[in-house]
Amino acid sequence: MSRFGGRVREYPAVSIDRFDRDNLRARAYFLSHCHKDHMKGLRAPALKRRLEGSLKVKLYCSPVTKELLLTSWKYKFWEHHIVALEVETPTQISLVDETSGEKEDIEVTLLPAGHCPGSVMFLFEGENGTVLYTGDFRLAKGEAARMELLHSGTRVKDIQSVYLDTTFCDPKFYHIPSREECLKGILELVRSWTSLTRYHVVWLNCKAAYGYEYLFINLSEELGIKVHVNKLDMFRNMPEILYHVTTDRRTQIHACRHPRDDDCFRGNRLPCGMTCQNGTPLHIISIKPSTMWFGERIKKTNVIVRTGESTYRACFSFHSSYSEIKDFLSYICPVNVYPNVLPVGGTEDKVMEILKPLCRSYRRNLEPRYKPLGTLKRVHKRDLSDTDEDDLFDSEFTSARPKIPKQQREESKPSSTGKSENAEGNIESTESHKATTTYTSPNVDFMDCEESNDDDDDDDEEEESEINILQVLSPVPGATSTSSFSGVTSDQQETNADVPRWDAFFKCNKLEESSENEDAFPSSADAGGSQSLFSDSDGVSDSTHISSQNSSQSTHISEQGSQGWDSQMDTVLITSQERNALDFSCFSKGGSRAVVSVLQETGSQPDSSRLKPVGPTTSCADDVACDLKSKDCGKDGEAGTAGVQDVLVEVSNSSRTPDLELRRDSQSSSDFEIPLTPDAEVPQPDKLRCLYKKLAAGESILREKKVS
DNA sequence: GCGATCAGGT
DNA sequence: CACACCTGATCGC
Repeated sequence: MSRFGGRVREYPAVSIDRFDRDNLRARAYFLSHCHKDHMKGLRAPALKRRLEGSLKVKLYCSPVTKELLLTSWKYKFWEHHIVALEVETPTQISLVDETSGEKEDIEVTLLPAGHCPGSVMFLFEGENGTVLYTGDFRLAKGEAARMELLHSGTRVKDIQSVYLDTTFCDPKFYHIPSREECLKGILELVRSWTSLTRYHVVWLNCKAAYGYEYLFINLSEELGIKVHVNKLDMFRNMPEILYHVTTDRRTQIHACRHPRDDDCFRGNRLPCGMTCQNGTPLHIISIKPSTMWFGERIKKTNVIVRTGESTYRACFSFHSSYSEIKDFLSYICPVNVYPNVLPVGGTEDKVMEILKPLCRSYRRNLEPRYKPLGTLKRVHKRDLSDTDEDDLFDSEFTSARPKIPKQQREESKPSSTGKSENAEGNIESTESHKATTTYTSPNVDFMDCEESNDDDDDDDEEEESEINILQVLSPVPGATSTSSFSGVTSDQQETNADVPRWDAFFKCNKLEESSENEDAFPSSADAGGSQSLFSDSDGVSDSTHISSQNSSQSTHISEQGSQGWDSQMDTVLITSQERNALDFSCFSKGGSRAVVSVLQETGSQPDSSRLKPVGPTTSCADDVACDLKSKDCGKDGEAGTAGVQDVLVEVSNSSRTPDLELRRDSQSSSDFEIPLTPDAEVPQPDKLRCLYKKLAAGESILREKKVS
């Protein structure tokens, strides 16, 4: 929760995301997004009175935020005081003190924040320097680098202060699976269930808050099933959303809510009251979006966890992970940083300890660290501007950082993050991560990687010491940031290079996803891919892995064969768990553009596509589905449920408890991966030779690892 | 009666 | 473990 007081020290005449107390005197207001904890005081009588007595006081926000805000009658009184600013359009604003007539000009730019519909960051530029207020944000690694307006020319702007969303600024949140990975996990789960019969429905147990819309949109587009919601009038002017939600309860995906919706669900009733259709009882599963995080060294992305007979948790995060925050901040490299949020167990000091090293005002104090990786050192370009001599990190970090698209950033970025992260961050985070492990792992909902951490030292080392190399040589998992680095699929990256704008955001999302998906979907754009994944898992795996494998496959395997180390992990998982279930040829690569179109077509496909039998390995599910259709309803329920459990979640070995599953996963991902991997991919001699050559050149440890 | 705050819940 | 929100109790105006 934001504990930001509303004002930045550089421009105290404006108030952002807080509207009470001192903020009542602000000359201008800014709202980053429509979540209640950022709207404190926004409808208070005191502020209302202030508005009534003023012609000048305005509230600035994105068009979408304006729309959402004014949908609620409680905020209608703002109507004539809101100014919607287009995203990524610098705008001059005069801050006038109405009593003294004093005036100050400021330029503000809204940057997409990826947190919820309409969410933005505010970039203020004026006499007192450039200030970035992030609001709440979720940006993948490298996204800051793709924001044109954070740059001036080819360099990052000189930013004085960043007011930062530090919700997950704690090493224990090191990695949160990317939006795309999470989405795919959910998609496959929903697909596998809803394709059994039309009476198999999914309830998305979402909080009452904006931010799930892109999930609805993507599910609807992919599956051709609209999402039932309680209300949709706030989207009346947002066709991209509106089209995918419905108030018609006769749909297979629900995100409706009810004050006691958990009770409803327990009574096999949807929050909207539906229990059956055409006299046939519904078979309902619930999926609760939850934040799941992973330790720094394990990128295993088990994005779905089964928590009960028919309940699941799915990974979903509105906020950037620890590593994403650090990536973001180290790219911006402001003079100062101020946390907007205290992470739960954390203190301001602890957060600052993490953030300080990424800021200029503190970096000058750091000693250059010995780095065994020579290439990473050559960053020390002479900077052009503001830093002094001995400030060697400063310079490179701040000014010598080329803007990302197309250019090669390996010198600035990997080293900048690498140095501080490797030096301090990782070590410290390792420690605290361990500390948190004990309480995390017993918990059903969150995965922990400790066990494998402890065991597989080589992996640890690998990732820990070579995180820079990893970034240079291969795509970072779940991030679109690959575009930041030279030598990696720059082509396809350019398709991803768009900065996420809100209106484009959800679409973009999809595009990005598809380009990442290219491996996953081309030949199995219909239910086939997932179905075959789910079925036949001869008792080894659950849907969780399936989804994540699926996503990791698509996410990490790139044309260049430069898949990251983590995809390896996932590959291993698949191999060990579902070898015979999977036909990986269906993941073979395709051009990203092709995939985009496939996905788009899929989106518009009628229901029949998802009810169709989908291939040999799906026979189980299909049989179930067919059986269900032909049998009487009473039996249907049983058969359907049982069948799908087999298909989806057959966890076998009685290890139905999620945390047991987790443990086993960790094991399979660590202890046993080496033996298993060759099964999936036997290194070809010439490939090996090539790899060795690269190794000799000092650059390809990662690949070597990957292949081994 | 309203709002602010807190506790408790999802 | 979280978030963002809701409800209900309590207090103050």
